[in-house]
Amino acid sequence: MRDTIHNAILCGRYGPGDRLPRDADLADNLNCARSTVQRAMQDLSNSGLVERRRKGGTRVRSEPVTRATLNIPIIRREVEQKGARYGHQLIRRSQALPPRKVMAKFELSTPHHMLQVEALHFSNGCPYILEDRWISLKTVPEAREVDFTQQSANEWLLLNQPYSRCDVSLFAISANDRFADLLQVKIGVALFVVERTTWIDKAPITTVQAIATPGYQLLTRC
Amino acid sequence: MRDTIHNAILCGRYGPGDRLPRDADLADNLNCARSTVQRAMQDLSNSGLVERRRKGGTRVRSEPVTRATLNIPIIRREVEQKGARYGHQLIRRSQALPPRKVMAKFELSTPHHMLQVEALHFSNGCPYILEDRWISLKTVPEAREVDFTQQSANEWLLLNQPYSRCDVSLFAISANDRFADLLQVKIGVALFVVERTTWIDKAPITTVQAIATPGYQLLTRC
DNA sequence: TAGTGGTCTAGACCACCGG
DNA sequence: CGGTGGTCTAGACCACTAT
Repeated sequence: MRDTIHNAILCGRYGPGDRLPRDADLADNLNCARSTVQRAMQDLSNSGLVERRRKGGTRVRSEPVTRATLNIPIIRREVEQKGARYGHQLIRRSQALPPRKVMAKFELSTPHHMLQVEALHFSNGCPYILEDRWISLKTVPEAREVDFTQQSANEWLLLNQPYSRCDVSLFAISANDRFADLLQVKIGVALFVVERTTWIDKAPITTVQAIATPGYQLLTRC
Repeated sequence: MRDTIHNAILCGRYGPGDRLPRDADLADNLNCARSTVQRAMQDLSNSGLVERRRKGGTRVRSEPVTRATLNIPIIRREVEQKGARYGHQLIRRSQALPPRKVMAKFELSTPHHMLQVEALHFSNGCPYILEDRWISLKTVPEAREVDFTQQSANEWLLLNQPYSRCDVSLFAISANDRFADLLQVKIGVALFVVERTTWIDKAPITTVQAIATPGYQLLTRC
């Protein structure tokens, strides 16, 4: 039934901006319950095809968007899944008040102590991803007791700390001296960067820059 | 109620791999209808926190994934939304059999004629994104009649051609001579690339490399 | 095959927001 | 204010799959 409704809309030749019938009418026409239409429309709304507003009704989006879903896995798993040998090395683990840049990412106004952790992930012994992370000790005091030499912060957090909000930013940068040195590439080489910040109920958990060596690709399918 | 359930699970201290009670039991404990639990769990499943299987029950994912939803808009809209002036220039429009690389992206074994379209998108007169695209004339014969000088292929396709599958790949490259020249940047500069391939029912529609000028960021929130 | 989630129904009430 | 979508209920039946 849900698929019937999806097809009815997709092939119904509604143009961008057109208003669809109200759920109740669609339910009548298609001979099904309103809650069924509601579910189907909710799906279409989630996938970005349609926009719904109380009283305003349901409209076909006039500005279609491509919604791609990224899977950002535990780095160790990612490496091992490719059949490579995973390694990881802690570069720094220190406690400090975060710089303004980190505060901004967390949308915080009053600073508190955080843990800064830098680490290198290896694939078959070669540098793979450089991770520069800040962890809020107010939200995750348990992190104080973990040394992150055996298990990476990436893995420990993903396995132990649920989150309710996550911002991601993707971009490219040229390798500076430090990145070039750590990742064993030439200065100026193009590097792919994933920046991720997570919260649990508005409380900041962690923000991380993951800088990948050349050749890294992030894939999705939808 | 749905939020109550979400919180109950998030704070319920279930570890990765743990099995949750069946929907029916949760409904009893939380004093609500099973369909309410079902909806809440469906959400958690969609967001990647939990895995559900008939007869197998609901488990907290042992390999948690960060699901980030990218919005890939029409480039003109993106530029205009920033308050900038949009421009666009067709660089090439030719018909040919696609190279192996393009065939591979489409997962095709037998070649057929396609349209190759290259174009530059401008923001306030400055190069913004370089687009290198192949369009299947078998699937989209209408493209033969469009010259893409007034409306970019990016916009024409998004507005006219629905798709049912979309692969996206994200990575960084260093500007070669040609990219540097077209985008007016120095050779070797880091460029952010979005590669997108779309199908309608297994029939290839288009594959495109969108190469962005330095400073470009792709953002998500979930 | 039995236990679990997936979908649907028919109805109710609520929350938002446009005219 | 009234019309629309958002959420919930209590129940039914179906579809998958682990045991």
